[in-house]
Amino acid sequence: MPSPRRPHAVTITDVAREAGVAASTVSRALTNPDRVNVVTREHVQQVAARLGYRASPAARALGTGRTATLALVLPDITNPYFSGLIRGAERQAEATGHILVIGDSEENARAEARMVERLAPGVDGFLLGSSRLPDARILQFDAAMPVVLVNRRVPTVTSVSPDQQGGTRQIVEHLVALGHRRAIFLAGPPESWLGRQRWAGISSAAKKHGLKVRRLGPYHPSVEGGLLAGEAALADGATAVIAHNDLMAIGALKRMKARGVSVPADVSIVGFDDIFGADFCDPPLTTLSDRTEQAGRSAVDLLVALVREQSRLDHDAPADIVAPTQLVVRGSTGPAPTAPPPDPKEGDPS
Amino acid sequence: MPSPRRPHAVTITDVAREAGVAASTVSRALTNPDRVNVVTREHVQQVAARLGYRASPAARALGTGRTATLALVLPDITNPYFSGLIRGAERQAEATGHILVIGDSEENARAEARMVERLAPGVDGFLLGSSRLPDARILQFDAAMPVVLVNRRVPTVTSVSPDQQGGTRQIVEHLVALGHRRAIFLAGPPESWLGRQRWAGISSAAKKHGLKVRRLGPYHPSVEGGLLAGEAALADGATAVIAHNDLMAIGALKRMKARGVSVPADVSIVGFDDIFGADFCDPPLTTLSDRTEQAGRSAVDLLVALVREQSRLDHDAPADIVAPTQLVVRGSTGPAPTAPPPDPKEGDPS
DNA sequence: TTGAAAGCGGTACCAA
DNA sequence: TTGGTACCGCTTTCAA
Repeated sequence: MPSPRRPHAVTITDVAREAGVAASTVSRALTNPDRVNVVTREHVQQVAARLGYRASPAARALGTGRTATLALVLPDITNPYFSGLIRGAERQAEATGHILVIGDSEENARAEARMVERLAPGVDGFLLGSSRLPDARILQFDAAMPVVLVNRRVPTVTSVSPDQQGGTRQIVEHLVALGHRRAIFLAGPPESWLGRQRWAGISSAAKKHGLKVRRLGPYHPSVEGGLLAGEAALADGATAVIAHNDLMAIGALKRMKARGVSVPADVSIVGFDDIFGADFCDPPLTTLSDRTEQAGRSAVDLLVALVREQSRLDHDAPADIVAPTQLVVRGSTGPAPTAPPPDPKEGDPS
Repeated sequence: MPSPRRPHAVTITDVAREAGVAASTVSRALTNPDRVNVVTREHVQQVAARLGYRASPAARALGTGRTATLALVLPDITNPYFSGLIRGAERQAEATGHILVIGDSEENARAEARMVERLAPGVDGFLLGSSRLPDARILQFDAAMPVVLVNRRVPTVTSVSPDQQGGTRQIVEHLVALGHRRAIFLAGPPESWLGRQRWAGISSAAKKHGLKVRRLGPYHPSVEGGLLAGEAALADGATAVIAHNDLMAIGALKRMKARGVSVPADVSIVGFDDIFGADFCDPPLTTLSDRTEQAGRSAVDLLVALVREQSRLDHDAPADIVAPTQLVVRGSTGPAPTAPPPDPKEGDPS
């Protein structure tokens, strides 16, 4: 009667027996090829290949303390903005011989912390994308294990983030050049560092250019949140709306359309992220673009370096990559109307 | 001089010492609580909690042969169609105490097979989404380990797939009701089982309703592929276009617009999947919708059951869930024009 | 350059 | 109900 245990297919011992050498020699031949005689090495490698030997990651991890696994935790896996990040991270993880596990925190700091703690024993390090955690918690995690932040900066923690200062300046200058004098910023979650950067950058650039900007929110950073936010923006009467992200911008756009407000004739709308769909919504969205796939790759490289450093003892100064951003001007922004936008029509806001 | 090895934080032995019991008792108290005296159990659990004990997944996996990890392999992580699947799978994996690792095969059967082989030693089973592998290879994998297919059916292999027969019938009836007599099907990759089902369903329903359908392709199942496909469709002169998926449908839509062909006045377009963006492109897309998040959840449940069965010895008959689909009618379909569509304008097809 | 043996942190069996 | 112990598969000393 067979045991319920699923045995690891071909073990190092099988290879050793078949090759007529000790298990330790097989181990060396496969992972430290230069510490083994050429003839032995090739013989062992051949036997291993013939038997279809695959090392057991669990056994290796138990021995070395390394799992060759990286975790990527995000607030919302389904936000298309993160697709590029996921793909970039996955590709680079594969390229560096790592496995990528993924976690969704559902925009929730508690859930994010739980996720990190749950995953921690099984991974070598964390990629925290758009983390909703407070700085203190991040510093705590960073002290305990390798962490790379994406879309967030915390002093002393390695990170990759898009240049929001330059980006928001581009947005403000674009709107000012079109003659806008008053704008609305539709805020996302207060826990969003990127959101806070965006508001700070916009406020400061706006002051410099004499643009008045009011902030509304917070709203959920989704199309649904944008629907609500769009309603509020209409009530305010500004001629330009800057949304926390494209999801919200698209929601606002929908609401404007439902209300009979013309974009960009009556109101201009700007988003952030240049997500899938931003170029084919109606009108196409003017938005601040960044290279998320590249960010994912860089972040993995940094994380892998951190994991390596951890085992040596020379720690480099933490890296902070600030990636360039670019304003993509499309149809949702236009010259400011000379008269204030019309009152929204009565009717079901769907 | 400290060793380069990162030691597992708090081990079962630490807890045992602190609690004044044997390691095996700690193990039981934590994983088989009913096989331990209430007092001992609670004492141990308390000590474990106080010390912040977390079991080492590697050690557990080595002992039990179970990793509590599931793999999800997809042809294209960035296709928004898969977002729901990823989220559903991730949530249900978490709910059942599993970790989800993710792999992208980039629409490539070889890469998919490599990915499965690479991941296999570290996971308990596979979720293969829209697999591009030949049946034989899938059967081979299925014989070696627990596998659940999503968006694919292969005899004897457990699967979850959307009802394409009913779905394609809905599409054809919709077009026929609008007066269309000739349609084009823009095919995706020949490796796509879903694509083959779609073509089969459409052909058969079309025959029944006297609709003539020609198939063009294959095309890459992306917006870029749709751009090309749209061009070819224009040359054909049919009044309705059914695209392999929404990505292609959106590409075709873009091309029509660039060519000055009006949708749906001149040509109607139908897609599959109802992805993010299908409701706000211009015009919004008529498309066949399925519940991907639910599919992800069901698939994980089935996989977890398979993993459990594997260690018992009673294998149930493989389950085949066929999930309902629903045609969402939006602005991209309309009455067939009485005259054939105008010749496309000359000009740069961008 | 190679082999033998001692862990790594759990689980599970066998006795007590 | 508990403790002792033999693994699980691989890496890594330490000797030979």
